[in-house]
Amino acid sequence: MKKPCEKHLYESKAELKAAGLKITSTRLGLLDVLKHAKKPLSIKEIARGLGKQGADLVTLYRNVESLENLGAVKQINLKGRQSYFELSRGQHHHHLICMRCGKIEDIQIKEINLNGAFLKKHGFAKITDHSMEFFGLCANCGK
Amino acid sequence: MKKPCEKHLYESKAELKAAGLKITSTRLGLLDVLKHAKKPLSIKEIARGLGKQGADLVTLYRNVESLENLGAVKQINLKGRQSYFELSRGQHHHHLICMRCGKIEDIQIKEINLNGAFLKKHGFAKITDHSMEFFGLCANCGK
DNA sequence: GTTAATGCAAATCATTTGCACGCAC
DNA sequence: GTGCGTGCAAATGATTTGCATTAAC
Repeated sequence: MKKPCEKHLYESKAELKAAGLKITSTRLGLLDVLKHAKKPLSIKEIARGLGKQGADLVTLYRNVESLENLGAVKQINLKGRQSYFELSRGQHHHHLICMRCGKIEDIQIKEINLNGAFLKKHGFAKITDHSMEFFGLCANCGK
Repeated sequence: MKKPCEKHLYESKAELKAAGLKITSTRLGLLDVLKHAKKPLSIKEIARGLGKQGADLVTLYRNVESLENLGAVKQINLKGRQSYFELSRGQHHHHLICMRCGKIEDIQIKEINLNGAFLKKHGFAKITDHSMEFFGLCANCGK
């Protein structure tokens, strides 16, 4: 059994209480699974990560939603139909996804600056979010 | 009734024949709808765009798939569950999406250069595609 | 005790598949 | 005539909703 990350759990409890969310084992478990993930996870992967603790997929959907509203979790749309989730702690980053094996790498990219004049030209007031993902072949699949 | 774009239809027929695809009215209509679209369209929007000509959604799904393999159409994953499609003619571009009204603007962005050393560091061999979308509020919704 | 969280069943939505028929070539 | 294209029904997969029960505070 993997050891829970105390620091993260503590932070989360504070965050959760502040937001009026209750501390449940499913919620803590979900946060812990994401905390230890090396890449964004689908709902099913999160469920698998919970192991014997288990949880209904519906409950996980509702949890990622409330945690996303709280700003603790970020939803990502890669190619394909399903969504992936990751903790929004840490630095902003993007992803490198292997189209063959599904490997996902986090990468840092200097922010692209869309200045006011640029936005105005396109009839937009402000940018609140963006996605930027790169699809290709990882070293292994590219051989 | 909007007039078909002869130039595009002509190019398409040549492309289609070259690829061994047959010239059907649904296929030509689909291309014409995308040709006149000011933003990427969902399958239902394409169907609506066909007007009285009409077509089964299944047929449209199969058509955008074969046209994507041909390289004539590009599939885009924005936020949300459904996919959007646009002609891949013209310059490579990205999108500005209003989170309130759904307005979509095409924008050009200087390519981000992920060089060989950068990819190697992350264990990737090559990039074959990427997505980069910006979400925010358009001038109207941002008031 | 009040309110949010959970599980289960069922609904919804986008997309895909199977199959028989029809049209393009 | 052959094979791709089409429509309709049905399957699939992800996500959402309704509702009664349970747990957190």
